[in-house]
Amino acid sequence: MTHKSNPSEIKTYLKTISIFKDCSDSFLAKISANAQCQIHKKGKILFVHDDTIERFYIIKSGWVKLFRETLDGAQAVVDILDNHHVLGEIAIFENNIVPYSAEVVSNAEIISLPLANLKKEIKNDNQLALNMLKSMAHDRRRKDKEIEHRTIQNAPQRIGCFLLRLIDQNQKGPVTIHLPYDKTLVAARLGMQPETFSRALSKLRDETGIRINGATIEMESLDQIVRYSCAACSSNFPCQDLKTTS
Amino acid sequence: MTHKSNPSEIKTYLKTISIFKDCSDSFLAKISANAQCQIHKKGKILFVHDDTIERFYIIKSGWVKLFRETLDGAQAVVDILDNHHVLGEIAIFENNIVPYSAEVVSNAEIISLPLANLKKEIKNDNQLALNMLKSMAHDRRRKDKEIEHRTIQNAPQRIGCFLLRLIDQNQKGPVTIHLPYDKTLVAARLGMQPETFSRALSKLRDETGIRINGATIEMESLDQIVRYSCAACSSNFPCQDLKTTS
DNA sequence: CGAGGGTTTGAAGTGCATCAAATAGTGTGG
DNA sequence: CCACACTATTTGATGCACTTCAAACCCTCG
Repeated sequence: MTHKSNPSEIKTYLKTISIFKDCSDSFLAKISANAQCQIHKKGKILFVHDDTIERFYIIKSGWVKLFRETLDGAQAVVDILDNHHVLGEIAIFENNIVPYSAEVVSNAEIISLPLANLKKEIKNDNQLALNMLKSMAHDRRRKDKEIEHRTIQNAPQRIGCFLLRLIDQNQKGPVTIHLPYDKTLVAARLGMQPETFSRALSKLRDETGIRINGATIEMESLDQIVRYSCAACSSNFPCQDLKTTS
Repeated sequence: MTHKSNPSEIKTYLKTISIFKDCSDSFLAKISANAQCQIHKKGKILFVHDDTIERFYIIKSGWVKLFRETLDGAQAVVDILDNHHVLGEIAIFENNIVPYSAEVVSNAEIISLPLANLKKEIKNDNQLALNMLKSMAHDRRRKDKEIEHRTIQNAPQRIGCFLLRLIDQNQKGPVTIHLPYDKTLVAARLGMQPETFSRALSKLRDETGIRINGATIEMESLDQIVRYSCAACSSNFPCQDLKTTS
């Protein structure tokens, strides 16, 4: 389902992506000319791990799940990304082979760009290489955090931590949160079963006094959750989520 | 305990480090001149997370544990590195603040180099930036694998997988493995308790017929372990460990 | 030889997974 | 706009994996 792919419009959007910050205009023009923008429905598989791909992707809207799975169907969610995030670009270091599968988990607008352009340009454009390096470093750090959380935090604490990272942590007073995607998916993202998620969320409610209504969660203040979740984390609150973007 | 720090000798060693491959000679000369090589004893803390550091490190021999810990002492091992690995360099993207603590876990010879040199040079030397980018990408991929393993594999399987990644996976026939460091540390590296490690290793023995003698492990062939451990992994054997180096 | 850390073993508890089934919620076609 | 089909979520019952606490054992090194 190809959408209008106006190069200049795409170019404008690309400029908002961290890895393209301050990149040469000629490169942005070139890559935009080769860009496609498509609208994908929930469930669409963009690629499967160990595929050879020719294009990488940038999310303009919606959510995409990155994952791997074993022969007998066990699945590990590597990441869940939203707009401004880039995926598949890592393949330029692996002979165009992607190390994870990507599935659209809510209707999404996604730009695709040729890997070849990127692969070539990082050798010429030091700014681009530095941007990618910085983004990659940031991302590696996020993974470290993820491993730490799964090691130290229990299920209710991980949920609390996840909720805190959805919001601006400097605000005072009451906060309302909307879960960004299905509870089942949040569960997978946090490395637990849906049933465990449901029970753990109830436990978090009992421990912290938050109010839960479907995908909406209200809290009087962040204090309770911070006390409950951040105790089992090596970072100090406010910890900010480390986003790939920014 | 400062050791002889012969710049030209250090320079030769630096050339074997992946991020310095094909870097400008003048840069290598400069950074070598500012290098120090020290011998550290087991237990030495190189830095603590959230410290501001001025130097990054390269391991010449021995092992270094990267970790974070919470106020009440819970610890998460981020990585355990040996020679040719670089640590602390990530701080150049975070205002010289390191995101993890580093502890020498076996007597080690470690080179330290000024962060400032590196920070400045990646802007001039595209090759250096690309090397770091590639290494960082590789590393991020390793973390993804780590998360996957902790999600999908149980304790005995994780140990089997760990053992396989210690060796050349293409060899046939009997293999003897020496654990590279304390069992307690292997346990922490794999995200489990020492007691669990001990029991899980016994279970792995019962399931695969390997022979265990202290830190030495013998196996008739890899097949048994592969069948047992790799079933719970999305990668195909041989999977190769993804090293920071190489 | 003795001290101390690393390792193993035992017993008991806890947290999460699993299996099963009920319930709520959502989108579809009539 | 309603009824049905299908999916997401919750709840219950049970089992297993890993942790925790405690104690014994073993190995190494001064």
